[in-house]
Amino acid sequence: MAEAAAANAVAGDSDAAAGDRDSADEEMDDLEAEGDDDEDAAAADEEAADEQAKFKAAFKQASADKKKKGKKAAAGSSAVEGVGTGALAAAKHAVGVDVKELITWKEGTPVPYAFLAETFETIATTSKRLEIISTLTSAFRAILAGTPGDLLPAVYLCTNRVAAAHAGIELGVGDAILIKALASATGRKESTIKGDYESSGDLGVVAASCRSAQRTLFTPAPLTIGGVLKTFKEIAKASGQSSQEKKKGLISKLLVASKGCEPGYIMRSLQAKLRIGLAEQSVLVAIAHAVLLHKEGAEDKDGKLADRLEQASQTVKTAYSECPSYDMLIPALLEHPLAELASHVHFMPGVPVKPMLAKPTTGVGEVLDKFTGCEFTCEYKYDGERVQIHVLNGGKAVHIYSRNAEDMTPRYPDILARLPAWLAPGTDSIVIDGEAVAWDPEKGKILPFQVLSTRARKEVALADVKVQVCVYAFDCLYHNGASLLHEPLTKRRELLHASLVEAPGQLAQATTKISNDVEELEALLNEAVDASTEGLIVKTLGDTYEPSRRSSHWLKLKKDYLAGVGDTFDVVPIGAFYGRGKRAGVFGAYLLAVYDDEGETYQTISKLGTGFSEEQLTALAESLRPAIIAKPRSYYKYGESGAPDVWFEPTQVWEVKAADLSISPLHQAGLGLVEPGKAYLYGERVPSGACMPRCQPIPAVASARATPLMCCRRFPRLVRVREDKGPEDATTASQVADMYRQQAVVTAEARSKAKAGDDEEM
DNA sequence: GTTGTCTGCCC
DNA sequence: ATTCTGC
DNA sequence: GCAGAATGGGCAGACAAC
Repeated sequence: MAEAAAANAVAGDSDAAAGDRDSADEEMDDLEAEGDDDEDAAAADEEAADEQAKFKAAFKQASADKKKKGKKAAAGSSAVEGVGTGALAAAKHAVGVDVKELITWKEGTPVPYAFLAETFETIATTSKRLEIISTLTSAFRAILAGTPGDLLPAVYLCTNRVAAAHAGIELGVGDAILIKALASATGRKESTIKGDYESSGDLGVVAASCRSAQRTLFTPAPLTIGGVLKTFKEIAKASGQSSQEKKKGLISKLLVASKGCEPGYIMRSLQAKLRIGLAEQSVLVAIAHAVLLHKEGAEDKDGKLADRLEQASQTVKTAYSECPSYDMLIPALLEHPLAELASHVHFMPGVPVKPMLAKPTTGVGEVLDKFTGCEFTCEYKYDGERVQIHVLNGGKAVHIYSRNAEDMTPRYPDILARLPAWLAPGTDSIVIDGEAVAWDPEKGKILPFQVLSTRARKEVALADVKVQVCVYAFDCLYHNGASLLHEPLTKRRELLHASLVEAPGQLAQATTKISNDVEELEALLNEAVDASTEGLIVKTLGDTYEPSRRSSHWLKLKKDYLAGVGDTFDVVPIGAFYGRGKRAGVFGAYLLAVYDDEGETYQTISKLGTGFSEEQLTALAESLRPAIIAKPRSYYKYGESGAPDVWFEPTQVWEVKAADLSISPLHQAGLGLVEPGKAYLYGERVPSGACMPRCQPIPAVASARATPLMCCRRFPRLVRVREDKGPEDATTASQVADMYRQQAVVTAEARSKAKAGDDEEM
């Protein structure tokens, strides 16, 4: 019944929804109550048990709940499919809905949070995107008709944000605080909650069951959308001493005031994972549809409503990717006609555009296939940090944004200082897309990503910059007052080259070559790798910049993508971590080890959480469960803080692919196999344990580490299970050490520096 | 002060 | 980052 | 092909605990 109420809340039966809410609470009383020490096990009410099953099923084990889901979906779904009619199908329900009937609150008053939570609950019952969008569209329309001022906070709650990415406002809330807050809100032990989290894989489910099992002494005032967002903002604002306590208190207060399905979504919102198949792109479409239908009514008078809906969602998506700020988007939509949106919300220096992304490819052949008949160009893919540099007033005002639109300006005082000198005469304003790469000024060489990552993140004085960077520019999005997003790459690149003056070791144009020959491309890929880059980005020359799209106009070609090429290791799973969300009930990740034949130990090398199909995930969990042991074997070498939830006997061997090896503070592969002095790229361990400077500047990679060399790997993923190998046939520690020594970039650096280090030590 | 844990954000 | 999956 | 949801290593910074 709870579910029916939730579904009806949006489907139009608002009275039923409101009326049933209390009884729904009661029915959910024994959700997961079994085994809880602080509650009597209520008599099993069959209906409630069914509800529980459905509720859990909606978030768990897709295979197990398919039947139920099918039934639920069938109850209220349009069966309309097909690409061309997508927009209309998505809005079909929304179109047929009498919005007035959805408004469960007094018009003009704050929208109850329950309205949004129930909308989420409805969305959670389906995986059909069109249905998700239509449900959300109806909810937004109701808000627009009832209390339009609440659309903005509702959108924030749907996208798990409190402010635009570039505003630098973070919640500062993670699982640990949430568990504490839930404990304090419900009077349960943290350990109980942790246990429930491990078994259900969802803090939202844990919160919902705790709260509904709780006898409430008085009825708190209902939460509102605006109120919840306001509290989220307060949580974000809290800083300084006892700020954690304050955050905990605020979350706890929200939980205490929440009922029904609210606590679950409060928890998930704070985790920034709604996990109902709804995220930014769908929210944008729903916004567009809701605004259109709100403004011009929901009747398809001319038979062209579908076109207009589709166009509206394109308009809104474009506006948002050019200017990713709901604070700007939503008011503009409310105040101006849709047709004028682009003139109010568009790319402008000072606000980061969503960067264009590249699509992975599996080889040169695929690249040539995709680009037959197009002119294209290859660029080195530098291994650093994406930077979008906004320059105004000839360099007097500069902002630097990350790939995810975070404001990184304080991190790069060196770029700010140097920038005016990079501007060619006549360049007043420009937006540069590029990669900031760690740079060794002595040797004039690129340094690995791990070095870059040691740079300070907060405001740093120019003189305190420890790691030099070189910016490799590869695109130009804005030039002297004009957006170039809609210009072809050829033109953007011409302007880029014309507007910047290279400065050795500080600013360079990305290396670019044009070729359409298989062998030449392969040679280029090798050159790129030899030049300390990750590979190539291949781009069509005639296409425009497509913010936020991983379009096939840019393809990335990395050595480790290539089938049969790149480093694969044969490793042994010696432990595992309980899965969360859709991986609840199986292991979500595994702890992997290599075999040290000298010491007859297993040394951890990395975790692994991707590359398996759902089927495989289930099968692996089944096959490894019998191998579970109570304690790690004495011959397992692992980092204490990386201990898994369960340990295994060494039984299987998996082939795992990864990008490269790095020095790890945690993992143990190759422990002691590379001499201490050679273990560090940029520092030298001395007997006292301090990390001595070797050259200036010195990023103290691994400075605080107790052990010489421990390797781990970037981007590990499963290739296959090796049925043909036993654990002792796994890759050995010494092989790992060899591979570490041979890594192109690192080797050169490590060898020369280590040699120098040896000399000095003597 | 130092150390350890948590979080966010790079990849 | 990589990968898988439903639509 | 898109959008969403699983998951990786590892760094600095902010706090809390010692």
